[in-house]
Amino acid sequence: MPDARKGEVVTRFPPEPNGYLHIGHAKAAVIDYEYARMYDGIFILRFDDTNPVNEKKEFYDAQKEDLKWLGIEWDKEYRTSDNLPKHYELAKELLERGCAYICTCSEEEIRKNRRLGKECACRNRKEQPWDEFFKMKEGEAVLRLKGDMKSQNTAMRDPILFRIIDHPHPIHGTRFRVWPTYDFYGAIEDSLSGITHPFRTKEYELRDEVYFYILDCLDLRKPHLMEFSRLSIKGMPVSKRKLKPLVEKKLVWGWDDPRLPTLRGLARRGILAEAIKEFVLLQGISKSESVVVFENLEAVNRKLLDGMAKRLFFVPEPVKVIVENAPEREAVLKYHPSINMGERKVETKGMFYIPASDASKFEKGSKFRLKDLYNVVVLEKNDVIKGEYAGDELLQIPKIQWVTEEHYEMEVVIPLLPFKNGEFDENSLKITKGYVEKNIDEIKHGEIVQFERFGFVRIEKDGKTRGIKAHD
RNA sequence: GCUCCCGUGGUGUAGCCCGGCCAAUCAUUUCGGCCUUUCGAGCCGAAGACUCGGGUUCAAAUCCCGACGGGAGCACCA
Repeated sequence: MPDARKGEVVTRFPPEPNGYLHIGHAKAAVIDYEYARMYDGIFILRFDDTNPVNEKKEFYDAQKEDLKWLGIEWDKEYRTSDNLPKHYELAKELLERGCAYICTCSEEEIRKNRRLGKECACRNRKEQPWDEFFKMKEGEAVLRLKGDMKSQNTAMRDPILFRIIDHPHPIHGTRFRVWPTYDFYGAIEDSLSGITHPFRTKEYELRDEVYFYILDCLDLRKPHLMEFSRLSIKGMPVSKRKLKPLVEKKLVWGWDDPRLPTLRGLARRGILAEAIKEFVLLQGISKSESVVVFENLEAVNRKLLDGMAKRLFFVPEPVKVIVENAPEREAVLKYHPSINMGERKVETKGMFYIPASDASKFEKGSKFRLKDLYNVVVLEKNDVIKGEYAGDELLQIPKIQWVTEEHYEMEVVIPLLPFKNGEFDENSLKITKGYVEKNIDEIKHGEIVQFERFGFVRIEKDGKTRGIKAHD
């Protein structure tokens, strides 16, 4: 990172408390956090809550929870809204220095003049009384930066710095009604709070000029702004515009639906915080826009999960198998093939269930092995498979998972990509019914296990037991 | 439309600022093999890329120009 010295780096993550955090936020937060750590610096959490219409009280805490879940810790935390008096002070100074003006043009006029590159009369008015601004009604006036109405960069055509919003703020109530815009507070806060390396996503690039111009006008320190591209996952948009309707129309379970890229959704699905971090860091801070496929996240997650998930037998779409001459045995099954996580015991007689997908491949004479038990040869195959015990010797035959009559019925939901060709896919949540061994009782709510040859599944136990498949 | 940004294998990325050590890094993916009482993990191997066209140079993925492609901005939202 340019101009970065150990111990002198300060970064920040500035979410607006208007919703739950998603993987896009995670990218920003992780990058901010990791860079601060890398340089033994300071990482600040700043709530950019300057639009009272958007902010909701619950999200301040919700976002903090999401960050904690991610394993991110911050050294300082504050709200931009708390600094409004300072912002007013600086705005007044801007006015006095002739760098800003109060504009009473209508929204449409402002837009039109911007397009035309034309200055309005307000801009050159002699008196620019800051106090008068506070007496105006919402929509009547705004504070604008005296930029350059002819600039190639339209962001520089006198951007709005403050506007009046008569709406109670979740923290401050009706204490303020004049609120700064992103252009203003973004620059001011970064500078004042000592941020050395603020990161932001590429769509703000055109606003860099405004950012530095404002700081110049006020003789404030200029941080080293950096941009990176937004993270987008194919078939999994993060924008509130696309997600909110799904939640509102109840097309998904809620903001924590396992199909969604919200941190809560991903967590519920069984994606580990550590996987998200690694995945995000893998993308780096390049400016080239990329569409990542979800499989990349899965791959990272799978490797982490492999070393910590207990193995269990789950039989989707069970088919009954009756084994003749079956020895009655107690099978001892390890919870993990290579790490000692204990074992469980299963009493077996002559009746089993195996997955239909395996059963369909067998015909009379086929041999298979009930994994960790013994071999079976197929004698007859109808709706039920009749077979016979065929020895204990380990052979090169399919080893398949099984349950006995002692089992639970269980549903596993399989989340797919929520969007297909830009449209919500109604069939994005599949449900597989099957039988699971009773040892599922040993698994805690929220634990992630591997159902062998089925996939990694997060177990939920609220009322009934159900599984949510993370991925294969 | 105008302005800005971006363009390395199927996907993501390193390298580009400071041209040569790049017959291009790492991961994922796919395919083989090994290992394994899971179609998981691990190990080994293979496949696969500098958008195109000019220019500068002894030498270009790297610098310059142009084209094409993608994205963003043109909000009193961030």
